[in-house]
Amino acid sequence: MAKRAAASKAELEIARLVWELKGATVRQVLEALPADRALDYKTVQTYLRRLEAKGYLQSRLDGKTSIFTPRVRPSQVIRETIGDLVDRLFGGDPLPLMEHLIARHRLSDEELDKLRALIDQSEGHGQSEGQNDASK
Amino acid sequence: MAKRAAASKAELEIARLVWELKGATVRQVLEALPADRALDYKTVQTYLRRLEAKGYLQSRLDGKTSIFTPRVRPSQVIRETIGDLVDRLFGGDPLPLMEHLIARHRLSDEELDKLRALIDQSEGHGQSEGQNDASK
DNA sequence: TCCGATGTCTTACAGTTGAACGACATTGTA
DNA sequence: TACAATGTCGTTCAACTGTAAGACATCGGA
Repeated sequence: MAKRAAASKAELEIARLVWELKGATVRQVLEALPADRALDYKTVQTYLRRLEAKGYLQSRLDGKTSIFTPRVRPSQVIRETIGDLVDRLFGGDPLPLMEHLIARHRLSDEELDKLRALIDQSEGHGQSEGQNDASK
Repeated sequence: MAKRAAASKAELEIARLVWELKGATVRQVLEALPADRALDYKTVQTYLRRLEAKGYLQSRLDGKTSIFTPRVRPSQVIRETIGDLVDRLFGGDPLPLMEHLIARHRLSDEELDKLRALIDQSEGHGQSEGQNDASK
């Protein structure tokens, strides 16, 4: 698979919103930004354009306005990004990262249950299931 | 707390080794690099110096050779780095990241057990107590 | 004694990032 | 109708990144 250039932090942030919105205009992304993250319209536009150039998004013109839609699956990008981070920051071992996450963010009991379920589910693993991941 | 400039990916990778070695010379870091990660001595030196300039490390001269030692705790840096990532890539919700980690990296049964233990342990803390945060 | 290895400190240098500006077209509305 | 909004496309621009090269000092051998 053609290796696209890595997206920068700010770009990823924007890409996530496009995924979440399942496609969006500059303005929609701008409005979806968290309140404490004020970016200029033009700036968002720039990031979207760069993401397109890097192959993460594609755009089509709807009337006079561009609509950007995902071109790679978020799970894919997440995998690459996290993989790289785990390598660099933990020497490749994901466990300390999980420990950190569990210890640092206090999760609700509900979330903890959900996690347990995921773990149990993973136990059966073999490796038969897995890459089918239909959704994000 | 004086906000130090963020360390780049390559810098973090180097910083991790210094933490692991509990202080190191350029050469020691160089040798601790994974085999498939060939960097020049000078390059490693540059990263170490930059890390020092950014406040992550400090160095002292032992004879003619510099020894770099940590100046901030890894947990601190990890927290900041992961926090930022979770924000940008998951809108602040850590759960999807954990799901990803559990699903993507197949963990041994042992590791899964360890995770369960961590979760159980985390259950005690509702959110009654304020943030203690022993290590910071 | 002279050399290569090992270090230090400076400097380089193109590519990427973060953040936006300017010029120009279109359009709904005062 | 003329203007403020809203868009597009191209440009900008300094700082940061990745990766190292140069100049020079020193030290343990052949």
